[in-house]
Amino acid sequence: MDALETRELRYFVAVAEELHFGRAAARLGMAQPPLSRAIQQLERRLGVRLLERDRRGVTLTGAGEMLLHEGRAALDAATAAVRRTRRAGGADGTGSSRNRLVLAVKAGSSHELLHKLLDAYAAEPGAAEVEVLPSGTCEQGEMLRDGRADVALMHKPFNSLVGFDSEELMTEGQVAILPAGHPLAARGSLTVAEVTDLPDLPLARWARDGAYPPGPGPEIRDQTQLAQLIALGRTVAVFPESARAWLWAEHTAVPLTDAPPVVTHIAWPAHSRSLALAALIRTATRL
Amino acid sequence: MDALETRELRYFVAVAEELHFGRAAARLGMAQPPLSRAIQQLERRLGVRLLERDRRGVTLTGAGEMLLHEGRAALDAATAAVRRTRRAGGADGTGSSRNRLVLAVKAGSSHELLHKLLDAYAAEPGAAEVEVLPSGTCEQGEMLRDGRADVALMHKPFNSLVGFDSEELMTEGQVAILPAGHPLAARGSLTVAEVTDLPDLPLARWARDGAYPPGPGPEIRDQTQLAQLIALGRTVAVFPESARAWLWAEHTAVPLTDAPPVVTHIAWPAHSRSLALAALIRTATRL
DNA sequence: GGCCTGTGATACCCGGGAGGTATCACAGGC
DNA sequence: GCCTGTGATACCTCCCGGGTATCACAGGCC
Repeated sequence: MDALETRELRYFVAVAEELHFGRAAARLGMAQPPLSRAIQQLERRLGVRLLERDRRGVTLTGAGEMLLHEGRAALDAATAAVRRTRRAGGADGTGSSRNRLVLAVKAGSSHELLHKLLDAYAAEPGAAEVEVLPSGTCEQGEMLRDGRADVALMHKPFNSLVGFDSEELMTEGQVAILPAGHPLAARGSLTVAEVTDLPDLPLARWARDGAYPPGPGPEIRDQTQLAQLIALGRTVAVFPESARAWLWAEHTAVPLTDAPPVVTHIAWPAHSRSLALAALIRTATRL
Repeated sequence: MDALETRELRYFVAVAEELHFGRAAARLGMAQPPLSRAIQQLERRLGVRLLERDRRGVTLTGAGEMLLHEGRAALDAATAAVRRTRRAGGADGTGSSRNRLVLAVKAGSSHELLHKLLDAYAAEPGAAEVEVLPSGTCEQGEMLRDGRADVALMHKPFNSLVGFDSEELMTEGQVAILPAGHPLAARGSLTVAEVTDLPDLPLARWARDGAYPPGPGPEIRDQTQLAQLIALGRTVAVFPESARAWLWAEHTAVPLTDAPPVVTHIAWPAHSRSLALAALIRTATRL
């Protein structure tokens, strides 16, 4: 009736993402015929057509789109269950500690707040061990969803807080980071418009979901790359004020008057019921 | 490695809830030995002890508690995927309509707001068909989680909005509903303390999660029962103001000055991405 | 037209594992 | 002592998940 094993979900999601049975089968490490059969069985059991097989490839039906979305969420929930259970049992390879929290933090974001938080929490009686997990750009939500992390520091408006509970920790303005010798570096403040359309300094572009937004600027993958390009006078970037902490001598940070403020939140899966997590959140909100 | 089929989750949740292999097996419609074996395999694969088998029954370890929580969430997500996919494909038994929303509403709550909402939405161009699903007391969250509903009207502080996105629709005070002849019925307003400790009129008790809170008052299961008992002068109840709509001639509603206000929200699973749902929410917030 | 290519579907086979039955091992209660 | 009720073990059966070989068909070539 309403079974639906995660195996079937994995299969369907693979096919729906590849829109190609052969490639999906390869990705799953299996042969194509059993995959075709599994999807057919799934459609029969749901009583719904999920894929439109045109002889030239495959397309999703409306129901297929729905199952792709909901199925991903269900798969994330299942892998999260595994990860968190292993962690709760101390079987994550390290072998011992029973009480541990994994905190996802965007690599390279403000160390000051993080330090204060970790120190304050460590001073609490009975504090759990906190593992800091560096995450890629805007990857924290995914990590919370699939259980790689228990709690995260997220930055509005860059991260979406949809589906999580959160508390505000800090608000800061944004600054333009320019080469020290650039004419605008002498200014006391700038506007967003002034730094986006510089003919000599195209704005750096960060990858979002693996793809780069279009534009003339260089494609950036990590902060060191970016820092170097700015120092070389090849690009300019916009960051929250706390980025001043990692600036080089060749950089100058100039406040932007009209950039949206960046709000740092501590966020966690809404259904969490962990005492250690609650204590960490309490500590964080008191900072 | 990180598989974990929903079958295994169902098995574990059954055992964890029953704390008894035999009963869990009966509930699952299978024999006890394969269930024992499945749980052992699960523990081996996770590398974690989930249950402490004392010869007199079974208890959960910390990891077991975690898996119970997270596993329930994952199972809900999986059944929600099935339900929503069937609905999107029009295979929910009715057979045809492709675009449908299920709105969970606490049985007997304000019809006025609901009517306005449904009428306004039906007038929208391209509105989906809205099925109104009456839900038990405080059951709406569960229905959103397991996919029986797509959207719900929920009432703070009775319903927990944890894990959902929501918009406020309406705030109202609460009233005490008394037998018309009661001395307090003549008063213009009352306090909570005045109606909770009436020696002649014990406060009615509603079931929460199938269990009744302790107290002297009668145990109530539905609103008609309650209305009758109030009319007979046997009990008193506290309701949002909109309950006036279903009062009988033998009832009197008196405002409570210090009861917390009740806020009606429209709530939906945070990850929803349905156009029909978005339109309904937009309509609701414009009311 | 004949042929090759690439798609998903079908036919058939095999082995692992999910599930059943029978039984054991052990702790309490009378 | 025995009986009861617990979960674990042993062993068997058979289903079904997965593999290989092949088909059916649509297009693109020359």
